[in-house]
Amino acid sequence: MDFIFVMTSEAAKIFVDYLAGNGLSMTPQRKVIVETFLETKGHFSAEELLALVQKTVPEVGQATVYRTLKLLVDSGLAESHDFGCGVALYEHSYGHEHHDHLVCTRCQKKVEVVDESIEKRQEILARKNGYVLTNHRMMLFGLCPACQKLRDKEEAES
Amino acid sequence: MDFIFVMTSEAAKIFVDYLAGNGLSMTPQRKVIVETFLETKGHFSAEELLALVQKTVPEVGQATVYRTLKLLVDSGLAESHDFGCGVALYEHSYGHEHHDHLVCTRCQKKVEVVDESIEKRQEILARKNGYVLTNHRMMLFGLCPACQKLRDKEEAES
DNA sequence: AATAGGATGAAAATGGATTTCATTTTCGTC
DNA sequence: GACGAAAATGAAATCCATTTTCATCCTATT
Ligand SMILES: [Zn+2]
Ligand SMILES: [Zn+2]
Ligand SMILES: [Zn+2]
Ligand SMILES: [Zn+2]
Repeated sequence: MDFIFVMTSEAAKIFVDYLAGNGLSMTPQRKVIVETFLETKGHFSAEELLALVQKTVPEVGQATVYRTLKLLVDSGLAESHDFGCGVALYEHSYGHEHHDHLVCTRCQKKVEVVDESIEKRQEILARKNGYVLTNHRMMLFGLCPACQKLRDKEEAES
Repeated sequence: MDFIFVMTSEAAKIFVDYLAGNGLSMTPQRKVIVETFLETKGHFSAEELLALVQKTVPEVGQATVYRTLKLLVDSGLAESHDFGCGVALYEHSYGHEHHDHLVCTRCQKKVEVVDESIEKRQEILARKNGYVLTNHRMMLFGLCPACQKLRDKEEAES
């Protein structure tokens, strides 16, 4: 493998700095994984990322993707979520404000949501119990508009 | 095994009704598992429940505990939570109002919390996006008072 | 180019949870 | 009370996402 290590985006720089700051080195595998990651949108699993990476460099191993995904999370570029579907899903966190998720229980469609007053109340709840809040997870589950229609149609038919 | 099927608590009745309503039968195993479950407090894993059950009836198998725990969840008596510790933890949900959790990231101490205004806002968030909210999960992570002290002490020492 | 510590991929291991399957139980029917 | 279909059980096997192992390869520094 013969790569030129040029990664110019802000996010890429953060990753490079993270590696340098932790005595880790940039490698062809890490480069292609991070580049591929940076091109993704939305929420995806490690397996999905692996498949994308292998379109470019088929010999990258899954263990390396898992390992690099961990580095991405630690460097603050990625965030991992458990939506209850059995696999961890990742998403960008650099340049993405904090948000929570509204998930359709039927088609898995996800909407990113934030409510400042909820965030404030969470702080208050924690403080009231003497805890120092470090982070939180909030996931709202329901039926998306499309799936509501589908369900209504199904009910009408039966 | 020779059991007398007397389960008098409200919760036990709900379970019995759930079984009847679904063409399932009460069995000695289900009985001891449910009784043991009803005696627990707080949050516990399937393995922990299995251990408790086996103190009374050693020959109960783990698969049966997993299976019965699922029935307990379906019947509305139990709730399962993923606190990120690698195993599902269960808790009573009959006679327990809905609540969310504030969890210490160091000692796992859990406080049950509710904030009506957060619950209302969640509804609004969902509706604003056209979703029909069915349920939600909210978990606040932080350091409990005791662990804050411990951490301060450690920092002073180093 | 020598070297030491990292990094990698294939394969094996892990571990919670689920499934399989041969054997029992349950429960309505005779 | 015995019968038989359907359900339930336990032990063991299996699943499956993720992690670990380990022999080999690469990177950065001299
Ligand atoms: Zn939030
Ligand atoms: Zn949907
Ligand atoms: Zn709530
Ligand atoms: Zn604590």
